[in-house]
Parts: sequence; structure tokens; C-alpha cells
Amino acid sequence: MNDQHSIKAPGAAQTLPETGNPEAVNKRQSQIVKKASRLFIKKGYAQTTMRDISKATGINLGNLYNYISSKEDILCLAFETYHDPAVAWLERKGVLDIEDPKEQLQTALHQILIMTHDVMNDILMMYRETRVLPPKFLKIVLKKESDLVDFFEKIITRGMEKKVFRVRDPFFAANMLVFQLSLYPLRSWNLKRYTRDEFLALAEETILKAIIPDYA
Amino acid sequence: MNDQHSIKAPGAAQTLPETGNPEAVNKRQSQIVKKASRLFIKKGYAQTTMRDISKATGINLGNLYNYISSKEDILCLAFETYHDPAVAWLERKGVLDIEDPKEQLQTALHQILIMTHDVMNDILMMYRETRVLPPKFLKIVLKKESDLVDFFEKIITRGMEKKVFRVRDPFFAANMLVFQLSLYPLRSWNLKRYTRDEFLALAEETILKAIIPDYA
Amino acid sequence: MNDQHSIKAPGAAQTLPETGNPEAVNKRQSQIVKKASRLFIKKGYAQTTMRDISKATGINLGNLYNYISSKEDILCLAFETYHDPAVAWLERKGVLDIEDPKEQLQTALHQILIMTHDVMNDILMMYRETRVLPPKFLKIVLKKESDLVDFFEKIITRGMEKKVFRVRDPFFAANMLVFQLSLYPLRSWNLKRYTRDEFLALAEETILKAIIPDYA
Amino acid sequence: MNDQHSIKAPGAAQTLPETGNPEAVNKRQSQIVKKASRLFIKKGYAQTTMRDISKATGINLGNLYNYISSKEDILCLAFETYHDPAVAWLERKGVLDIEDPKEQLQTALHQILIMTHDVMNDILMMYRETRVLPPKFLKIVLKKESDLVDFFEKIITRGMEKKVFRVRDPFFAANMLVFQLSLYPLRSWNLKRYTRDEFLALAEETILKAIIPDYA
DNA sequence: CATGAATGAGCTTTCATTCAT
DNA sequence: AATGAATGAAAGCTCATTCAT
Repeated sequence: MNDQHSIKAPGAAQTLPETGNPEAVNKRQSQIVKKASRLFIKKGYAQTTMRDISKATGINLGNLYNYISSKEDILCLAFETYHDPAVAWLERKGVLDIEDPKEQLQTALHQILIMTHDVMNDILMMYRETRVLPPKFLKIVLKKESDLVDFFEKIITRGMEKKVFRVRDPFFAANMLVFQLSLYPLRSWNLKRYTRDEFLALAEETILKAIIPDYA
Repeated sequence: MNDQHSIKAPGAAQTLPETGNPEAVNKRQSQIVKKASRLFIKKGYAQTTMRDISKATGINLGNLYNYISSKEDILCLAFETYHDPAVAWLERKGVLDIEDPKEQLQTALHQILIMTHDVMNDILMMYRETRVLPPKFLKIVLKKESDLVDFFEKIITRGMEKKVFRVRDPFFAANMLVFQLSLYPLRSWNLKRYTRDEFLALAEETILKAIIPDYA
Repeated sequence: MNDQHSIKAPGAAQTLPETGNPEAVNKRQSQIVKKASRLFIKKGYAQTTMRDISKATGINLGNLYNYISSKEDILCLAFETYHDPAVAWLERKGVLDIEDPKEQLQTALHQILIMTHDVMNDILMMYRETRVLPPKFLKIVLKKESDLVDFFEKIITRGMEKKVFRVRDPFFAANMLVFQLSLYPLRSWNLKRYTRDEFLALAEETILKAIIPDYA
Repeated sequence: MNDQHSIKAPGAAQTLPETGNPEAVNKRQSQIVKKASRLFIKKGYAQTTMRDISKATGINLGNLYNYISSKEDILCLAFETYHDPAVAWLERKGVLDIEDPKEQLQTALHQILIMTHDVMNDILMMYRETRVLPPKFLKIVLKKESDLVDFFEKIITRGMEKKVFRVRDPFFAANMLVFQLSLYPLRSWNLKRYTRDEFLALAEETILKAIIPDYA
């Protein structure tokens, strides 16, 4: 009991981090999150016990709680870590500055396909464990997803105006596109026959075909 | 859970008194599976307790074990129930007999999109709870999925030969197509603005565009 | 977790009592509360574990939670059980109908001294474990105490008006009186030399002396 | 807690490097005890963690154990500190030299009421946390209490012999008197309406009334 | 077949205490 | 002396499963 008869606010470790060097604490924290994520991916969140995480990280069970405040906290941190970049990262890459809509869409898609491909297991986990997140956190995650959809919707709309793209409903097209990004994470078991580059090329082509007339 | 996937024979209750009419038993069993599935969908498998299931079905907690052998068993049965139809059902509908590849693909897609749309919650659950399935069972489920992919691959290949379709890799295209079927279940939270029919039309169009040149 | 991301409301068992005969459940519950109270008295609330209570009651640890909802719940129930009677019980005894203030006060005091004496250990515990009660519950307990003070204040005030009692401040006198009721529970270790009846007589006399002039 | 009151020597730290000046150690120790007592008072002994004490004292958690040997040790030291004065202090004030029993009792009572009033929170804690003390220590504490009772018993007996006091049983009267000293600590929640001086006057009068005939 | 109390392993979390530096 | 990370033994509580009736 932290304080008697109170309610907890998840999101940060409780005890140590105030003193000592916070870098080391953060490092340890992200170490925990990374290893725990692997377990969540492999066994599922509910099936992963704190003892598993202790064993996997080599950090003593009690000591774990010096870096994270609860099991749920680990999941939230995992979501934060892997979900942050997306839109911001695309903007930083200068995608918004590309004048030609075709090139712009192609670049954005390519970049994010690579990214998605590389963190596929994490994405798979997120699809599954979303249910466990506290509502506030869930909202944030969905917001990020919906931001990504908006991002692509804008690109598509601009391409429509320039008569380069042709879709019936840009918002729908953007949703489908973002969804298609997860093809590999969610279907990797059936797509092992392709190399990474083969897959990326095929995916890119298939996705763009639905938007750009006479593509390929 | 003692150890994951220990020696058990899922799919059939263990201590059923062999007497009594097995029809009634089966009826009871599917009643349990149906109600339990709703709970798994709503709260997640791990978060659903046997007590919940007892309350939802109105069957006494102890008595439940006369019809199912374990909680996991219920999940397996749920997968069986909802996963069975797909290919067989399409074949029964006579899709294989349609001569024109374009019409054939369109019909198959349409039928299965409707189906998928209507059991979206169940599909969502399956995406999530796959991890809990015992390996043998998981294999069966993936086999069925892969059969569906093969089904569409054949259609696409035939269309290619007839020069009606154009894709770089029929197997990949089939995978993407089958994956796209799940757009609504997995993204419904962002697609509420469309009516059922609007959605179906948009999805059909978008999917076919990647396969049929000059579609729409 | 009862319901995801919710807050609990202590005060009643969670699972079973809805079905089955509630008499048996209540009986079991009060059995638990009684045994647990003995432990709380002997070792203190914080030092008593649920495993202790399980052992003392002979009820399996998990099974305990079919009758109570938490350890705190047991303490609250203990307070309810032993704190209820006081004022209501005095009223039922017809104390309010006694015309002569002297006799009225004497009777009330006598009755309640007996009662207090007999549940002394419980009272001792309550003095100690009040801190652990949830705020709402604490308020109720203090209200009951303050009601008892009010009860005696009224009697004293009436005696003052009739010139039978003489105190400088009736409210203060009532507070002191109610406090003195706990002499035995809190000091029994130093008062063992007296028999029950000796103690009662001495306490009665000492308390009344401060209120009734020329008493004894 | 492994087993209650195991083999330990409370009152002195265990692993102190015997070197270094012991004055500084003692100072540090009493600083710890004082701060910890405040916490015990506020939150209860069981609910106060060593981390709390570390934070409150500003002494590093591990370092604390250079000055005290256990959490229990702190409680014992607290009892020693706050319980010491009573009788010795009254004697030092020359109360025993007062010839007139009435004046003697009045003076002793007045002095000790003031004292009690001012350390009420500590007394309240002692009433609560007594149960945690190791038996040997508990005996010492009770001995001190009983000494205080004896002190007042002697005064009362002398007054009886001089026909100035009138009680049926001096030992009982002394017990009640000492008990009444704790009225404020234990009932302050219902006595806030009085100023300190009002309370002291009322308490004094009420207590003496039971001993001195025709008082006030 | 039905009941619901009983079982006990296992979960997350806390915390007094120790120890390498 | 001082640090703060590490330790591990409980603690409260849950829940799939069994069993006497």
C-alpha cells in the first residue's frame, strides 16, 4: 500500500529513480521492457509471469520493482517504446516536403514498410495485448494509429487533386494502406518463403496498385 | 496453468459419464462454447474465469466439467466452430464451378467478405488468443487459413493464365487478399463511419484493384 | 481483478453468497470474524496473516474468500459486530423511561459496564486497529461512540436541571464517563486482583462520584 | 517477520564498527527514533516502512542499519525515550516533599496532565503498538506504568490516613486516575472544542472529585 | 446429472535486511 | 561511514479444478 486507501497511477517506477543516476535506471528499465516484450510476444502477456521476466532479465524479482511499478507498467512502456516513431519519424525524414505525390507516397510507404517489417513481432503483440491496457493508454495508442491514417489520407487526397491517384474514398484507402502494413507481422508464418527484400517489393507494389492507376 | 500444453486431449470432455444421450451433451457443449466465446471476445481469454462462464451459461461451475474438460478445451472448440466453414462453404456455394475468373473471384470475395464482416468479433478474438492454443491445435488452425490462401491462389493463377488478372506473384496476392479480409474486424474502431454496405463495396473494389487491371 | 481497471468497495463477500442458503454463509462468516478477532487481539491486525486465519478457522485459504472479500473486510465486520449494540441496546432496556435521573444514570452505567467488561478484548483491539479502517468505516465507528456520549450527556443535563447532578460541563463529563468505561479493557493487566463484581462496584462508584454530589 | 520475537538483543545496534565516537552515534540514533516515532504515530508501525524512515531522516537506507539493528529496535527505543520521565520526573519536581496531601495530589496531577497532553500522540501510539513489542520489553513498559500507579496510590493512601481523601480502594483509585490521564490522547477527536487550558481545568476537577470530598 | 464448497498452486507485489563498492 | 542495488521470504488474493453429497 503506497498510501492508505489511495489509487495508483501507472506509468513510472515507484521507489528508486528519484536518487541515483537516472540514466542507469532508464537503461535498466528499457532492458526489462525489451526482454519482457520478447516474452509477451512468445507466450502472451497473461501467460508471462513476473518470475519469467525476472529469470529472463537476470534481475531479482524484488529488484525488478525498483525499475518498473507493475507488470502492466511494463506493457505500457513497451507500447510507448515501439509506437512512438511512426508519424513524427516520417516527418523528420522530410516526407512532407516531397512535391511529387507519387514519389511522396512511395517514399513514405517504403520507409514505414521497412520499419514495420523489422518490429513485426512487437506489432503482433500489440494487436493481441491491446485489451490489457488501461483505457487512457489505449486511447493514446489508437490516437497514434489514427494519426498515421490521417497522414496517409492527406497524401492521397493531394494526389487525387493532382489527378495522379485514383481511389473512391481517400480515408478508406488510407485505412486499408495502414492495415496492409501489418501483413508481414500478422502473416509471417505463411510468408517465410520470401526474402525480406522480395517481400518489401511485393508489398509495395500491391499496395500502390490500389491507389495509383496503371502502376507497375 | 501448470505447464503450458501438457498431456491432455483437447476437444473432448474427460469424465463424461458415457451413458446418457450424446446429442444433449453436444448441445450443452456448443451452448457453453458460444457463451464462452462471447466472453473471450469481450474480456480476453485470460481475463475470463470459469466462474464467468458458469454465470453466463447458467450451468453450475462443477457441472461445466461434465461437458468440457478444461478451460483451454473451450477455446479449442471455439476455434473449431468458427473456423470450419470457409473453404468448404465456398465450394458448396459452387464458386469453383464459375467459368469466368473475374466473376469467380468477385463472387468468392463478396461471399467471404460478408461472412467475415458478420463474425468480425470472433475473428478478432482468434487473432488474439491464438497464442494460448496447444501447438497441435494451432497447426490445424493455420492449415485452414493456408487452405483459404491456396483456394484464392488457384483462382488467381487461373485468371492469370486467362490474361484476365495481372499480379507479379499469385501466392503473395492471395495472402494479401486473405489478409485484407480482416480489415474490418481489426480496424472497426476507425471505420464506424461506413455502413455495412458501403464498407463491403469499398473493400471489394480496393482488393480487386490490385489484381484486375483497369478494374472500376 | 474483478472488473478491469475498477475500484473495490469493501463490506461484503464477492462470489458465493448470491447462491446457496445465506444463513450458512452468514454463520461461516461470523465464525471467521470471531476467530480472526481473537488473532487480531492477540497479535495485532497487521501481524495476523490470512494464512493464520485459515489455520485458526480450519477453512482453506482460498475458500475463506468465499465468505469475506478481503482481510480488511474481516476487520470491518468485527467492528460492526461488536460495536452495534450500545445506544440502541440501552434504549431497548427502557433506560430512557426511568424518571429519576440518579437511578437512570446508575442503571445505564451499570448495564454498559457489564457489557464493556465482557467484551474487553475486542474493545482493546478496536482502540488499536482503528487506524486500519477505511475512512468511511472509521466515521461510522466514531459516530457510534459520539452517540453514546450524547446519550449520557442528555441524562446528565436532565439531572443537572433537576439539581440532582453537579458537573461543570455535561458534555465533558459524558466524555469522561464513556472513556472510563474502557478502564478494564485497557488496564486489565493491572486490575486482575479484583473479581468481576468487585471491579464493577468500584468502577461504578468512582465514576458516579464525579457527577453526583455526596454519592456514597 | 520470521517468527515473532526471535533471538535478538533490542536496544543496541549490532554491526556498529566499535570505533568512532559513540556520542555522534547516539545523537544519530535518537534523531532516527524521533523521526520514526512521528511516522509510527501518523501511519502506524506496520504501515511505516524502513524506506519511509530513511526518507524522513535523510539517512540512507543501508546506513540506517549502522545505527539501529532492526525496525523493531526503533520502536523499543521510542518506548524507552518517551516513557522514561514520568515518576522520576515527578520526584525531581519535589512532589514527594509536599506536606499537604491535597496540594501534593493536585500538583502531581497538574504536572502530569500537562505532560500527557503534550505528548498525547506518542501515548496514542504506545497504546496501539504495544502488541509489537518483544515480551521482555513489554514487561518493562508495564512496570513503568505500574510504578506510576504506585506513586499515586501512596499519595492517596497518605491522604486517606490524614482524612483528607475518601476513596474505597486507593489502588483502584490510583489506577483510575492514571487511566484518566489518557483521556485526551485517546479521545481528542471528540474534545477539540476545548482549549488546552479549558481541558486541563476540567480534567483536573473531574479527576479530583472522585478522590477529594466536597472538591470544587 | 447437479451442486457449490473445498483445494492448493501460483500470481503480483512489498519490504526488512544485506552487501559490494 | 555511506551508498543504493540486490535479495528472498512472505504477504494478500485468484482461480482452474475436484469431490462429497
